[in-house]
Amino acid sequence: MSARPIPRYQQLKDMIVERISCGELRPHDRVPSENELVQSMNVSRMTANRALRELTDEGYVHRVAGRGTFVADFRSRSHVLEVHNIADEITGRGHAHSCEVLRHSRQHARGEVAKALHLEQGVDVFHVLIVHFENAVPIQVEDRHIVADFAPGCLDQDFRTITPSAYLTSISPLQEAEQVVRAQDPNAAVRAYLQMAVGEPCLVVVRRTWSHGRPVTFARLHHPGPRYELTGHYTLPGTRKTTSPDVVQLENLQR
Amino acid sequence: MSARPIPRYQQLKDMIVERISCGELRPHDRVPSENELVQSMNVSRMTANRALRELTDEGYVHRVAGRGTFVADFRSRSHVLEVHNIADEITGRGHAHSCEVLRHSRQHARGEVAKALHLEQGVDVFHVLIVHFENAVPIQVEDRHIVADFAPGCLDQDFRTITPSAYLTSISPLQEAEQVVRAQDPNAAVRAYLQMAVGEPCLVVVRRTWSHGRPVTFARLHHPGPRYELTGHYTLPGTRKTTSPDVVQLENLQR
DNA sequence: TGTACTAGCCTGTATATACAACTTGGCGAG
DNA sequence: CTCGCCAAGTTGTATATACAGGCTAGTACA
Repeated sequence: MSARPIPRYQQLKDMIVERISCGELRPHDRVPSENELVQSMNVSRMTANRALRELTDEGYVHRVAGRGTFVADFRSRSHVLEVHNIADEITGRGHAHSCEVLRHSRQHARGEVAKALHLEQGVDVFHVLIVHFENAVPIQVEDRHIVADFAPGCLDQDFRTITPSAYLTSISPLQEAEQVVRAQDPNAAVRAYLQMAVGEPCLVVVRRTWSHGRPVTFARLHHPGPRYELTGHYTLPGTRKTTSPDVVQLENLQR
Repeated sequence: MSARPIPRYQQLKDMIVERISCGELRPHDRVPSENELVQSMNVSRMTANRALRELTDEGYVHRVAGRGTFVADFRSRSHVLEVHNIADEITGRGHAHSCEVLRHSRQHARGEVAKALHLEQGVDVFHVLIVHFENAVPIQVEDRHIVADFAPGCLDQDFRTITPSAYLTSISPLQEAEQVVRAQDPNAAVRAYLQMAVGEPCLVVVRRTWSHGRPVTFARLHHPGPRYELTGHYTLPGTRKTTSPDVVQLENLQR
C-alpha cells in the first residue's frame, strides 16, 4: 500500500520545471547538461537524458546536439494552451494589427472577477480594456483582469506595443487554462466598439489562465460574429509522415 | 548532408501505429511485450521500452505492469482531437440524452461537401441530420457527411443508440481534425429544430476529421446560443501536483 | 593574417544488465 | 474443495558503457 517512490528522472524534471517556473531559469538560459546532472545529482547519464528528453517533448526545453539544452520560449509551449494572442494571429494572416487601449488601471476585485480569480473581495487587480483592429477593422474587444501581485509592473506596460497575453507569458509560463466559448448578443458598448449592426451576434471567449497553481488572469474576448472565426487544427502526437491537409477555406455552408 | 537514419525505436513505433491504424490491432488487443519485441525485432529491451513508453504518452497504448500492453480505446486519445460526442457530454452532466434522426441516407457529394472532403463531384457520401436533446431540450443539430467507402456499414447503424461520432471512432482512430467555431444567426429550419426565438444566435462548430491521411467526415454542429457553451480545460503535459482547479461556473459577466 | 583542423563537450541512440513491483495462473498444503 | 503461496511473465526504473554526429573554440599551419 505504500506509495511508489518518485522516480529519479521525475525528480530531475520537477527540479528543472521548478527552476523555470520560479524564474531562476529564464527562456534561452542554459539548462545543466546531462553530464553536469550526472555529477551534481548523482544519477546516470541515461536518467538525466530521460528527464531532459521528456522535458523537450513537453515543450519546456529545447536541445541542440553539440551546444546544449536551453529553456524554451514560454510562447512556444503547447498550442492548445497558448494564450490566444490576437496580434500574432492577425500578423500571421499578413494583415496589420493595431489597437486602442481604452482602460488600463488598478482596481479592487469585486463579484465575479474576484470569484473567477479566487481572490477575496477588494484585492488589487489590474483591469485592461482594449479594442484590437485588423487592417483598421475592429476584430476583438479584450476585457481582461490580472492579479496584481502576479504582474506588479503591469501599469508600466504599453499595451499598444505588447499585447497583455504576450506580456503575461513573458512573466511566467502558463500552466493551465480554462476556456468557455459561446454565442451571445453584445451589449451596446461592445457593439459600438466592434462597429456591429443591431442583431449581429458575438463570439465570446472567456478564458482563465493559471500559473503556479493559481488563476492569474481572466479575460473576456468579444468578437464580431460575421467577421471572426475561431479555427483550430489538431494533429495527434506522434503522427508521422502525415500530409498536412491544406486548410480549405470553408465557406458558409448554411443554406 | 545525408539524412540521419530513422532510429530503431521510431521504427518500432511506426510499425505498431501502422498495425493499429490498419485495423490489425484493435482497441484492447494485446501489443507485443517488450521481451517479444526483443526477440522478433532484434532490439534491446530498453529500445522496445522506449518505443512502448512513448506510445503510451501519445495515447496509442495502455500499459499495466504485470499484465502487458494493450491498444488504447480510440476515444481516449488526445482530448483536443476527440470527436465532440454530444451524448457523452450530456450524460456526463448527469442529464438524459435523446435524439431524433431526421435524415440518414446515401447521397452524391456536391459542391462544398465534395470540396471539404476532397472528393470528386458525385462520389458517394452518407448524409446524417440529427437533433440532439438534453432532458428533452434541443441542444444540437448535427448535419454530417461521411465518406461512403470509409464507413460502408453506415446505413445499418441506428444513430439513436450510437452517435455518428462514436460509430466513426469505432471504425478507425482519428488522426487529425480541423475545427472552426463561429457565432451565426440560424436559418429558419435550424431555429425551428432548436426551438429558438428569432434573433437568438447559434454557436456553430464546423469540423473536418482525417483518418489515414484523408478527410473522412465533415460536420456542421449548430447549438442554441443562450443554452450552450463550448468549454475546455487544458493542462500542460508534464505538469505535476497541480491542484485541479474547481471549474467555477462562470456566470454571464456581461453587464 | 587567414584557413583548416582537431580536441572537447554536447546530444542522440543502442545495448546489456539489474532489481523492484505488479498480475496471473498453477500447484501444493490443509 | 479452498486457501495461500510461489513461479513466471510483464512493466518500471536505474546504471554503465559505447559509438555516432553536431557544434565550438582554440591551435597549428600555411
